[in-house]
Amino acid sequence: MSRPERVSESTRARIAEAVRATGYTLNQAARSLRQRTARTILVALPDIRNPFFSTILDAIEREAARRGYGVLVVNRFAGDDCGRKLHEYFLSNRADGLLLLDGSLDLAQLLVLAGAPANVPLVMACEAIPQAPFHTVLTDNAYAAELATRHLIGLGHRRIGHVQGPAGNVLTVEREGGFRTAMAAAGLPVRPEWVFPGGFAMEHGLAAADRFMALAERPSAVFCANDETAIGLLSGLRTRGVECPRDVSVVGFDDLAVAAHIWPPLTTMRQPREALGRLAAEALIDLIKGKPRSRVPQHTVLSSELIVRSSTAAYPPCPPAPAQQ
Amino acid sequence: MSRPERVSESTRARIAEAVRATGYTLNQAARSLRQRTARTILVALPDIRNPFFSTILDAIEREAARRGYGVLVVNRFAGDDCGRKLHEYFLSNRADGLLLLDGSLDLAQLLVLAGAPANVPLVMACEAIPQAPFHTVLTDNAYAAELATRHLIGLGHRRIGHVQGPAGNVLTVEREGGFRTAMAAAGLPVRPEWVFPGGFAMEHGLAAADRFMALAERPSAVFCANDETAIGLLSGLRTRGVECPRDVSVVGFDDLAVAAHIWPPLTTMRQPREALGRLAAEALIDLIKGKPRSRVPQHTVLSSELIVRSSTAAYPPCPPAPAQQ
DNA sequence: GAATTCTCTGCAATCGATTGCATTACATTC
DNA sequence: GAATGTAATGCAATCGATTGCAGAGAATTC
Repeated sequence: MSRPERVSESTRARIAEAVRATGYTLNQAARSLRQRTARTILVALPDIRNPFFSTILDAIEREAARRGYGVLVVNRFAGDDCGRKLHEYFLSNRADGLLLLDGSLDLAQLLVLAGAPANVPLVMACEAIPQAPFHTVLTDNAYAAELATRHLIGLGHRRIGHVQGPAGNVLTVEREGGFRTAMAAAGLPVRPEWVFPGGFAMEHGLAAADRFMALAERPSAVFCANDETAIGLLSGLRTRGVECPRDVSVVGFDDLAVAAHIWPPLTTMRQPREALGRLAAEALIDLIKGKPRSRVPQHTVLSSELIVRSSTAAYPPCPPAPAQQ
Repeated sequence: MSRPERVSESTRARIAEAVRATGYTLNQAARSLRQRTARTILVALPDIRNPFFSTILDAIEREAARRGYGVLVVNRFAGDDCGRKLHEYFLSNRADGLLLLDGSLDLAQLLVLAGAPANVPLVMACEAIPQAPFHTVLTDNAYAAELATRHLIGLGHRRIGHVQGPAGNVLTVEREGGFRTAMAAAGLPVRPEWVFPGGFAMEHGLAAADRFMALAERPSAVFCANDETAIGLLSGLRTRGVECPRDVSVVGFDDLAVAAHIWPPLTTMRQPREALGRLAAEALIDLIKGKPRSRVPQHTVLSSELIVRSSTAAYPPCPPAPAQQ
């Protein structure tokens, strides 16, 4: 079954006929045992409930299915023994490669995983561990954050705040870095009290709204580490009478499906999530199949796109002069 | 390894020591081959990008992992050959059971799957095929829809519309049925033009907003088949100057995380998604393990809960009399 | 016609854990 | 001490597809 080109045309036809007649299907377990390959990839993600990840997973699953691979999912695998848990999947021959969407894992454990004797094909996507010798498929987080911030600066804002992502996360660092780069380039100060500690969930945006309200001098615009914090921030501010974009402009990050449909529609950096998932799956399967180009870690960087909607407006607000759409 | 109780205490210790010393791990492929069991379940879902499903998948994955099972995901498997595709997973011994979150599949194909010789353990969750002889874990869709509608009626609304789910979907039928039951019980007419064809995505809510605006006589409240359509509807109405809840009350269904954070916070029927996923995974694994209680199809029904937020208000609006919060 | 390729087929060994049976060791009872 | 029973262990067969090799048969060359 595995190499039909080895037998003659006629035999192949007879076999096909027999398969049809008897309803034969290949036993994947037996094949896995003999070939030492599972035709399955393992996708490890921090939180599948987050629409950001589930869209990526969707793309991964499609690409994998297209190439004949199944997708095993491990979700919210935190803790010390996550390395061991992942390990088991490979040493036990259940998966051929690992697609890692979480940059918060212990590098040492991963290196053990990727090194001999396990030698697990490994691709990191979305979040990467800096300097780690793995293939990566990422978006240009720092630059995208810079663009988002520049958009606000271009609108005339000078007091700009930032809601951070989760502490310790690579994306948090990169996005804040881009924010600060843009601010510095424009000669604008970043006041410490305008940088709100956060996370990637809506609650974190709500908490930031609390801090925002308590400020003596408030930013006129806020760049949020992702759409969820932006949504939480908007929600928290509105219940306290601060209207967007009248009183404050807000930029998110990700362009979740819902971003276009909340009020006001959210200006955000669109991340190419389908492409991210597809390319990551492609890279991993190439790596599994030992394609030569995949010997040396490759780093793919996709660019994000500024989507301007209604949550950002010029500052100071134009006086109601000649109505200019 | 599979039945340590068969050997003596001392041998067991010696083996444990050897395992530690040599770094032995069991080869799952070999075990699968011999035992004819994969310790893996297959979860088939219509669209993982939908946060509704991804939360359920999260719960499934947790429960499965707790019981030592891996989770294979198949997403967006539509089309004629979906039965065959699913089939392959089982005949090829890659999964021990099927958790089906999609009621739109062809029953005949599923019966073939669940019958001899494949005899696949199968549990349906979220959506079930009526009359199909499978275990099900569902929520009380019809009754929940009734409660949601009654809530609107209780607020004084008499002209109430409905945004449907996707055509042909069981949930669509049940939720619309509950809506009509409540309306009939209150002696209220359901005008055909107040029932908007829809789907489960935000675009469908937007489309419903178009139709809503075109009506000569508009409903004062709308019950939406899910939160996404409600969000789309709100968005579409607002851009056309119809404010919620001032001009129209809206109830959603599901209680997505975002429902509490949009504006206005959405009144909705909360579905116990974690419980749904957990119980479904439990039922399937029990079935796989052949627990006696699972011989006869069991039907678990979970109840939904009305979450009242700000998208619904009394009708007619109270005059700005003694300010009553 | 003999020698040499070449293609294809048949066959036994293999992957690694499990399984059931046969055997041994040990304890218990009379 | 013999007989019986129980617990533990050793061993070979097994799951089903793949793999490499030996050999048969056909085609080509000299």
